[in-house]
Amino acid sequence: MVSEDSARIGQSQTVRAAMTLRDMIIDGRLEPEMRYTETQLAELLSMSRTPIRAALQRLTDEGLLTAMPAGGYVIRLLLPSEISETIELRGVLEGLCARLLAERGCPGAALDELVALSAQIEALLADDGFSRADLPTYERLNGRFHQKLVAATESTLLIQELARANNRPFASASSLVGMYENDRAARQHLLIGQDHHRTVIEAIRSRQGARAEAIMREHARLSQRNLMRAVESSRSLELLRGASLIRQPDEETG
Amino acid sequence: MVSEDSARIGQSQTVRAAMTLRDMIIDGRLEPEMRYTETQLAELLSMSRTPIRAALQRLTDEGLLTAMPAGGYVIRLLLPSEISETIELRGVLEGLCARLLAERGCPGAALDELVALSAQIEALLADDGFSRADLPTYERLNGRFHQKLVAATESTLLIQELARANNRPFASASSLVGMYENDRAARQHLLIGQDHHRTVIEAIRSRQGARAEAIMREHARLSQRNLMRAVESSRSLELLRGASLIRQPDEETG
DNA sequence: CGAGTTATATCTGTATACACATACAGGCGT
DNA sequence: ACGCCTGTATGTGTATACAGATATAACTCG
Repeated sequence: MVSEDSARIGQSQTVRAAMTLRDMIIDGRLEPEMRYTETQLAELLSMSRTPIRAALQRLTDEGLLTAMPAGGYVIRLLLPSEISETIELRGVLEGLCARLLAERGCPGAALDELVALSAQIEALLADDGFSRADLPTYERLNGRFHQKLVAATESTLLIQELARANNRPFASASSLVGMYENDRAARQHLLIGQDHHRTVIEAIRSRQGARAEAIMREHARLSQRNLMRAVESSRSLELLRGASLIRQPDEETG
Repeated sequence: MVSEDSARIGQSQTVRAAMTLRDMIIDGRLEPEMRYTETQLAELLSMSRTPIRAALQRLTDEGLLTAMPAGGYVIRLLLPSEISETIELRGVLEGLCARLLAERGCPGAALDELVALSAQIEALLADDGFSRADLPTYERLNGRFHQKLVAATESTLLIQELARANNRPFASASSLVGMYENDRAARQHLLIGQDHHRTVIEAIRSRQGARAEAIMREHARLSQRNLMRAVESSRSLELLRGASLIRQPDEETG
């Protein structure tokens, strides 16, 4: 049951446990509705309970697990409405970042980097040969854009809170890329997102705080729409990492 | 909701450690700028490193401590600007709650409770005999109002995130009560806050999402103003719990 | 006298041991 | 037959032991 540990070497057991368990949960390799004890998981990952315990605490914090009162943990299934809220939360936080940057002024160097990333994304999408094969590149650039936007605030608080929010399943901007049914739909969607990137830079530069905030919120809602569409179509759902964590509202649960 | 030492008995060592350390840090019984090791703190609290370790992890999460790369923890001093951001974050999150309640509709029972709490606060402030002696009562009612507003969303995510945000020093609505220089100033301030309570209920009831959100944000900024005034007056600062955690911007730190 | 090196004292990360709480099952009494 | 009680097994919370890493300080050599 040892997974691709390649990216996990050199880290502490605790970090490795958290990463491995998170992946196992999101990939559906651990069953929802089932109760897992520290002891079980320690044996499963071949390490002692100490790092497992720390990892479980962390994953509970991230909302992936629920601690049972009698002991043990259960994988938390999310209603589509809960996922919406998660993405809404990210939008609100990124909106706060954008507004603060506009109101306080954004350091020139950071703004330049945002412009550069935006230009790279634009170039990628402008290419007529754009296809789903380019999605990983897009995902990387998009992720860096979002990260840079937050980092530009130079606020430890916001950087920390957004990192936490992004760890939640389906929250991060990158987690929803890759589930487009065809190249044209993908490009069309991403072009709209890129317009948000361009306009939020413009808003920040012009000190339009409310506008910058509104744009980042709407940007998150683009992800939201995208995801909700996927939830309703089992075909797209198969492409979505973490789909096993979604609980359909009508599903009866004990 | 017992917040005295009495709440500390019967709990696990881990919880006790977290509570005790948090209090010691906020009350200035542990020196900022000084490096504390797990071992030291374990001996200080007469328990083993295991629960201390978990507590330190938690307090680091709350932004009270910084983990040193070489090991050990240092109490994090906050610039006034960082405290502002903390309160702004709370305002943004509570604003999100209020907006969602307005947009989705707020359960009638919850709305009734908010109205009841608001009325109680109103009655307290309307009394001509109002004085600083009534502040603890106000603090209790105010805290319950805010908590109820969040709980009314029935969103695990928002409840969890706001609980975390409120744990940060100076963030919670209650942490800033009690530092008024005289009865009249206190009452005047609290009356404005109470107007926010009244109007946000009105906005939620009328499904005015943007208004509800704006009111809660402005409500948080009332705390912000209050705090900033205190930071500039050493007299009020003495009344502020956690004042030792504030770092003056001009202060040189080695 | 200064810089590099080594020895030492800590400290963290992890494993393990143990006690107490809790759930479950089987037996006993009614 | 059903319900209660008790014994057992399992799990968590905590303490402790231990190994590897790291800073510090002293010492040696140039």
